[in-house]
Amino acid sequence: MIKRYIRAQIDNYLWPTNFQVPSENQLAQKFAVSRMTARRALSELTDEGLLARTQGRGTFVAEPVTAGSLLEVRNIADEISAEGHSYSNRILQLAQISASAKVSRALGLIDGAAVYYSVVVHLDNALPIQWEERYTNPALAPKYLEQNFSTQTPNAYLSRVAPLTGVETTVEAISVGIDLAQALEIEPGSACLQIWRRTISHSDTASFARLVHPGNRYRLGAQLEF
Amino acid sequence: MIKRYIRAQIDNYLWPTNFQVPSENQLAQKFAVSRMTARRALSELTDEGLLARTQGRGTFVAEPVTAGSLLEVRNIADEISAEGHSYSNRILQLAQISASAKVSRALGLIDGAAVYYSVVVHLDNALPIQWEERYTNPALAPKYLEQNFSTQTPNAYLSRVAPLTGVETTVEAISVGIDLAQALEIEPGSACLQIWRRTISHSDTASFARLVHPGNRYRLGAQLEF
DNA sequence: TATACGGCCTTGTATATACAAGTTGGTCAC
DNA sequence: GTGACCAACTTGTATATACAAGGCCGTATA
Repeated sequence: MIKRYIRAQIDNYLWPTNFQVPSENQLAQKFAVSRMTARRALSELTDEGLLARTQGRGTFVAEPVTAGSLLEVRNIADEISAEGHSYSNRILQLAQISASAKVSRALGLIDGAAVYYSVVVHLDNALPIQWEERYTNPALAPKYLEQNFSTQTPNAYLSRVAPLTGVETTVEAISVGIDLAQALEIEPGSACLQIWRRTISHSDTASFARLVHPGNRYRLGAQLEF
Repeated sequence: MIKRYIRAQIDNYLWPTNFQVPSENQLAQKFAVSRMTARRALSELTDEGLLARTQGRGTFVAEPVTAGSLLEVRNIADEISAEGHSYSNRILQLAQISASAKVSRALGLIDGAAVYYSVVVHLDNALPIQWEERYTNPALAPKYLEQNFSTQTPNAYLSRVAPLTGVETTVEAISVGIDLAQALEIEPGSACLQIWRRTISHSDTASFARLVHPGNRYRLGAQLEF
């Protein structure tokens, strides 16, 4: 409830960037809940990157992430539409399977828990542009997705998954600048670099890093598997 | 305290995979804290992927992530040492700067907050293999790092950052399998694919996905910037 | 004018308590 | 034997309360 309220205020531009959000006590009183409940709502929105808080000062609306940001989970359907192209998709597979160790760990489930597994190809002007394999926690799955899995009639696969939040690191091929090329001892503009963006959250430390690899010198050990 | 205890039990193989961790009430009694405090410790370890919990059943030790996993935050120094190579690094820059919008958002700080900024090149047998730009929340910085920034004598840059946890998505160049190549309409073994691994956490949904792009058809809009 | 202090606000942390929701396993009646 | 039911556990959620820690600002004092 509180989260939806705050989201609406921000989405409707009523609370601009750096706007000071009502304090925990004020929100608690306004919504007739305890301060700890209001606090948890603010904390979750902070974890999502919507708010930022400082002890002693208050809670503020965080800087919005611009399109193409590497922290934002990108919605390919929106991006394709935004460029004026036609978006479509092909559902290759829908199944309810028991999660492997890595998947269950990623979703916070115990090993072997039942999860939704889907394989979808996204098309940009009828040209395949993205292959998506997704494992979804059934307890947290959107309703339309649940219907798809129960009826096995995947007519309406939606790429959009509500307000998308999460942490994502990405890769891109860039032309190398001088300083970076010197540091890595490579020819400017030659190598295909791997760039990772990483957010570490831990009770003992928190950092946000960018890592660049010369593609020909570094290779992940894992092959195409989760 | 509780977290350290559980970590130790798991690290020393006293609690194997799928071992049922003591319940919240038992931990609270053992450490003479309230149940909510014990619960918070368990929740944080669950968020880190160390534990998995199910309502009504209990809390269990999660499947360990193998080396090279794409969810584990990789420590390049360990990987180089593990291969028998010599690891070293060059510190190019150490500074305390005010965070940009994206950085502050990633770290949960307000815009313009002071953060540590470091640029380090990691070397494998004296050959540069990784360029690292890192923004660190000062309030959560390790002590050795804090000393580096205060004294400006960066003699001991440690690549290791305590037990590394976090979410990371990675990229790799792979040879394309038949089914994936058919789906994307590309020649097997030809294209350099971009592979993203993504964990979405949100109060309304949670999923773990793998996304594969043909490198020549998809390009991130953002250039080399945070 | 400049500084120090204190009051008042904020977020951060911990506690005790209560009940809801889900799983497990035993007991009892049939 | 089999099914229904219940008690005893687990985690999930919410509340009220208390105090610590840090920022802000006005006031008193030198």
